[in-house]
Amino acid sequence: MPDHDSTTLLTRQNKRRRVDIGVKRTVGSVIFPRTQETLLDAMNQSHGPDQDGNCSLVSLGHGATNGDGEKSNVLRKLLKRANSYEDAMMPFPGATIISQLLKNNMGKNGGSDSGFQGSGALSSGGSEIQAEDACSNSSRDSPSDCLSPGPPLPPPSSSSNFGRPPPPPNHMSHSSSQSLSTFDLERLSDEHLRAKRARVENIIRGMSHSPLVRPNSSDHNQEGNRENENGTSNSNNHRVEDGSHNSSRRGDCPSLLSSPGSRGGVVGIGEVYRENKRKQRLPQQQHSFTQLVCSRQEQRQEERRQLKLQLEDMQKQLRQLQEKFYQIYDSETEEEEENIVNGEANRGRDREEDGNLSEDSIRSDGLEESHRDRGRHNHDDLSELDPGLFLDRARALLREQALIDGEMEEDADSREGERNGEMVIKRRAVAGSGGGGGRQLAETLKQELNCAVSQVVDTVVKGFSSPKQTASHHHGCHSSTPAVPSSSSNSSSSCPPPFGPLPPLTPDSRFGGGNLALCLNSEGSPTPNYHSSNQRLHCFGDVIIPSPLDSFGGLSSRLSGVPTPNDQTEALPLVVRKSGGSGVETTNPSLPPPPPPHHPSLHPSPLTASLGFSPPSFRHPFPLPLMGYPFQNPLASHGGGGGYPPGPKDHSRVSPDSMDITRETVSLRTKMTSLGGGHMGHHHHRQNSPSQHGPEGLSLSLIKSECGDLQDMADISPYSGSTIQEGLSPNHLKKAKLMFFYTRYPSSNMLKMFFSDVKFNRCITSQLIKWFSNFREFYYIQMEKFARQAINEGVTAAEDLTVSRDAELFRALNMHYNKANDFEAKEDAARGAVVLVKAICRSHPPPLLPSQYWSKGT
DNA sequence: ATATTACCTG
DNA sequence: CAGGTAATAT
Repeated sequence: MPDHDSTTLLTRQNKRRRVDIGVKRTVGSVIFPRTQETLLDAMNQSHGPDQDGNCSLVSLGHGATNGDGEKSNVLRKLLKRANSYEDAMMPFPGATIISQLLKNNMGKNGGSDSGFQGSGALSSGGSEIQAEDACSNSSRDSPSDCLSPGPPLPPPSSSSNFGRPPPPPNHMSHSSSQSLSTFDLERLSDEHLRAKRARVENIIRGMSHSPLVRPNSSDHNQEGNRENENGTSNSNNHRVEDGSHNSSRRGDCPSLLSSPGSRGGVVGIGEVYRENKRKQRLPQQQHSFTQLVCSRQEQRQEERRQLKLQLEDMQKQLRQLQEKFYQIYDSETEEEEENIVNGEANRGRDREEDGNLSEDSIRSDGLEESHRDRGRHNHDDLSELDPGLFLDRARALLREQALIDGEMEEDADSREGERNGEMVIKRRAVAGSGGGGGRQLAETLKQELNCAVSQVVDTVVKGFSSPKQTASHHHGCHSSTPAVPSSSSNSSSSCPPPFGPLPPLTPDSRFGGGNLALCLNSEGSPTPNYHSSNQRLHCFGDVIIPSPLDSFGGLSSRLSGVPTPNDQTEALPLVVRKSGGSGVETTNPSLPPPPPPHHPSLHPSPLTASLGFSPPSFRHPFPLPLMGYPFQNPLASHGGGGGYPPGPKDHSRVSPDSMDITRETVSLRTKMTSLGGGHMGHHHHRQNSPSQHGPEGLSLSLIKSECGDLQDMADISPYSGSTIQEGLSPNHLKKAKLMFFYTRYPSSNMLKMFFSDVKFNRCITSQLIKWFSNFREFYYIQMEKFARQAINEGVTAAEDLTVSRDAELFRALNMHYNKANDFEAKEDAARGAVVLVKAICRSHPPPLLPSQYWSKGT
């Protein structure tokens, strides 16, 4: 074995197996949008079982000794409607195959199947399936993205090899599909599942490479039979295949190749081989991203509407109160009119009174006055006035009263804000028409008025501020609008598991130091999905909208913590920005990333304030996630191009429809910008001197992002600005790495967006893409390694797996992609890996392979 | 023909 | 990480 050849071979094989493959880029995407919702549902349902479990499934599985039948059943159940066509076609989905293989393997290893037979056996079987599904799910399908699928499910065993004819035909083409009902949804979902499975399978397969593992011919036979039917369907899966097996396998399964299945019929061996070698490309999540964004936007809008409604209600109430007030007031008015003369002097007072009403304060005095005037003239029109007017009016009234008062009492009081008002009223009431009763009434009214007003204002402010942070604009960062920086961080803790690709993390205090292992126990963790779109959503949730979960409904709930099985294929943001604070954190590892909303108080600077930390709670009903950057701003700003002024109104403007991609991009960009671009050009030094940050300087970026004009930042950031570099700098590399947290497969457009400071040409683009390719490679290798290790260590039960911050996987990934610890990885980040590993473990009884077979093993 | 990926190799 | 190759999509 140690021979060179063999070794090399092994290594190669291993390499080939890499998991990420599963993804195919293609068709699905198009369809996707339409079906998305459906898919989600479907997926969810399908997931449901998964989640429940590991256990539940198992139970299902059990009875069947015959793996095939049962498995198929189980799978079907799991897949449910999702993959109707495929099921029909192929009784043995990848999972089944795998499971069988595993069994076989076990048998060989263990000798008797005892291992998996009994209940245990069942469990194993069931678990396997589940695991696989879960994995598959987790791995790739995000509801949104997932469609794609195509991943190859590699038939684990040699058997797998066959079938598969080249998949060229997309699922669509499959004859089988034709025969069966072929709903896009189904297909998609199917594919999703498959993709997920494929991933897992690949890994497993890789692990099982060892000769020992290889499935028996018998297996093949069985499968083969069934497979005949599937033929094509599997083809997709197969693609992934690794070449490694091929050599040996081919021999095994020639017959298989011949299998009737696919359309083309049999593929030549050579062809097969090739297929194995190359995977298809993946599709990407970008879609999901986009979708997410869109949905978010919608939600947001809804929220806005609601807020508006609330506002209206409040206004109505206010009006009513005012009317009452007026009634009382009218009686006195006549007298007062004369007194009003001193407008100016009063102003000060007015303001004070208004104090709490932020909205009012915003208005210019002039406006107020005008309003007042109007108000005076037409009391009757109140109903028509806008809230602002009302407020003004109310103020005016108070003021007038105060004036009157003042006159009566002299000027002394002029400066006492509200009190005066009250006093005035009282007095007036007393003096004026009202008797004692009037007075009380006046007071009451006043109080109510104040309350109502304040409420309204708060509501409005919150609503706007959160989404848009309009308020912030006013105050604060002139240059940029503050994005919602901090929020992101906060949420992170709460967020569900975003697993992303990277589980990077620094061992922080956050999790209590210990290892938080993320155990994904069946119960504990929702499903093991690694990348779940949901999560994604989640993540963006903050960013995007505070909106009510409605649209996402289930998702939102899930997000909130409920376990959901989503998977995202893509990389999600595992990481969270360390602190909402400005860049400070970047450098310091120490960050106090208090889970709660930690806004590190940066500076009281407007940023913070503006951004609205305050609103966070308001905004997200559920825990937010990771990134807090609001899409909106970015979008808005973005659209404009660098300089676009992000007005406070942006929120209103932002048309959700307008840009899906843009948004995505923007959001990413923002994030990225903040991160990577960061230190390139920070304009804001204000806070901490840039120097402090540390070499990375990312911190600066954060600030920028916070500030709002993300766009600018992106564009400008590099070196103060305008410089557009022709080449990619180390900083860009860093940025790219961080970006990898969010997107494993960034589109070129996205890249352009995020690296706006770079002059894109083919080379640059290629280089960036190459980077990501390399990142992925590394990432998957790490995952694989981890899984192997776990198995090696005897981890049998998935439940036993844990990935702590201390874990190598974590460290490795964090080290690689987040050296500066710009982000704080969530524990969840590790989940993906854990899940995967668990799945693998489940399927495999412990140590299937002798360590020697492991490629790099540890 | 181009773009993007996976896989390999250095 | 970069280069190169091959496969695949569009």
